[in-house]
Amino acid sequence: MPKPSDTPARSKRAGSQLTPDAIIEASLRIAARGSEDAFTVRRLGEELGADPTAIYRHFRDKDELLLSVADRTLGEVLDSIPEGLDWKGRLRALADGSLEVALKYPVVGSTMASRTTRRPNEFRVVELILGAVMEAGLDGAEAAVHYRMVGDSLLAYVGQRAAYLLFDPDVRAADEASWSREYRLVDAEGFPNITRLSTQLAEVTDDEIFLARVEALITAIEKRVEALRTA
Amino acid sequence: MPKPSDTPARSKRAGSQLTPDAIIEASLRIAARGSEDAFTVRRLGEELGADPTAIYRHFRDKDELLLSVADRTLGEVLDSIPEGLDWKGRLRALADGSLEVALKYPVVGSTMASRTTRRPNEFRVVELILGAVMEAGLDGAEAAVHYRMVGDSLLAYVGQRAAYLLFDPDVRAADEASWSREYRLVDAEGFPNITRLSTQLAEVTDDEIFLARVEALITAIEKRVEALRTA
DNA sequence: ACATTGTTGTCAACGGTGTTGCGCTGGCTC
DNA sequence: GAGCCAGCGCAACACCGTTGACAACAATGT
Repeated sequence: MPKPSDTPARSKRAGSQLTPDAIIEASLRIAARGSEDAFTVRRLGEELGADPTAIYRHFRDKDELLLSVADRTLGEVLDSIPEGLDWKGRLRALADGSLEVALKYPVVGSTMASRTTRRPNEFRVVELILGAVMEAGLDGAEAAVHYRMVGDSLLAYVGQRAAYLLFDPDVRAADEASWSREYRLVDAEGFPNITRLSTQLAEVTDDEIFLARVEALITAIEKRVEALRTA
Repeated sequence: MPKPSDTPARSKRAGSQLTPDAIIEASLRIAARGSEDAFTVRRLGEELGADPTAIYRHFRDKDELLLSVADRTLGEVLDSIPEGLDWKGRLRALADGSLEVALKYPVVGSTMASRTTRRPNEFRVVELILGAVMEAGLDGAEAAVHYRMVGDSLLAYVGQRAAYLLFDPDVRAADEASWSREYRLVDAEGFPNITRLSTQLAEVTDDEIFLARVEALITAIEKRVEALRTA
């Protein structure tokens, strides 16, 4: 919108007002309902008690709204990170917070997995990750590429988990059961490894996997620092 | 424009012209056109010279078709992996091949990022990764969780890259330019790290990042093996 | 040889999506 | 008081995946 028209003292009309903030909060309410309530423009209008198309007076399109909503949730993540942690602790807190928020608002987490919001809170996240990898001992191009590794990976991880939450419950059930069904019935000669580990494969939890992925990022940074130091 | 020329109750062909394979191959042809040509049922019908809904005689719904198409592309990936590599080489080859195929058929790579096909070629991939982590020195639950780490991560990586390719070119351009624009103009005091590394951030390439992510997985496996050996 | 049944493609249509153009209205400025 | 105009409702558009009824054929049973 070309005209933000702030000046809260003057304040625009009272009553049933439709502001960007109100729209974002209604979006979050819908997003929090996960796969039980699709995040559509019409549903959003219903939630706001307004005509669905009124939203287009405040956001160019649904994508821009989604970016704003995503930045809001990024703020939630940042606020959940305590002070005084070392770089590993900050990265772990960022990962945990991101996952938590992405699972809370699945539609946001999944659609933003390969996006860049270029909004205030994203800058703060970038600054946080950069600070962490620099505290770890990287700098210059090394720090830049490792930041991107961490940032993109985290986004992809939580996006993947969030997207999974949006599937129809039956699709999800079929996916989960596959480790106990299809993978137990594979040809033992053609797939000896699967056969041998079928029980363990069915027992792996999402949280274990997430933890392993996050620790892999930290380990990679540590190893790079060490390689540079001994070089 | 979406109207094919002829076909008014004429041109009745010989036998069953439409086979699952033909539909899958037509799907791949459309998918290979990336963001220039949306992968819709109607477009698929056009590509096949048949009524769009004829597809439903061979696949329950679009999702099942997509799973079959995905399994076909997984086959392409597997066939591209040479024999005789050690476990690191096999994982690298799998990663490179997956990325290549996902970028070739973006719509497939992006929609499958958080799915499980439970089809033949997926079993082969699982077997391959499991073999790699076991050759590295892991077993049992350790092997299972590290397989999931590798499998899920690779899927998320290539899915992220593929999804990016599906955006409108202008959205993509805005994203790419952000490192040279918005991130150069941030407040230097509030964001010292971004300010300091803005040049390097703009110069990081996608391939560098992907390489770092893949090597991080390998490093994580190595470190785990070492930790278990010295314990 | 005929009737029956099952398969496969066509067609029209349904309910859903994001989005736009038009008209009205109520609070603002002059 | 007169006008402006942003904010909103309404109807409609284009497109999506999918379904049900029907027609044309192939295969089969008798």
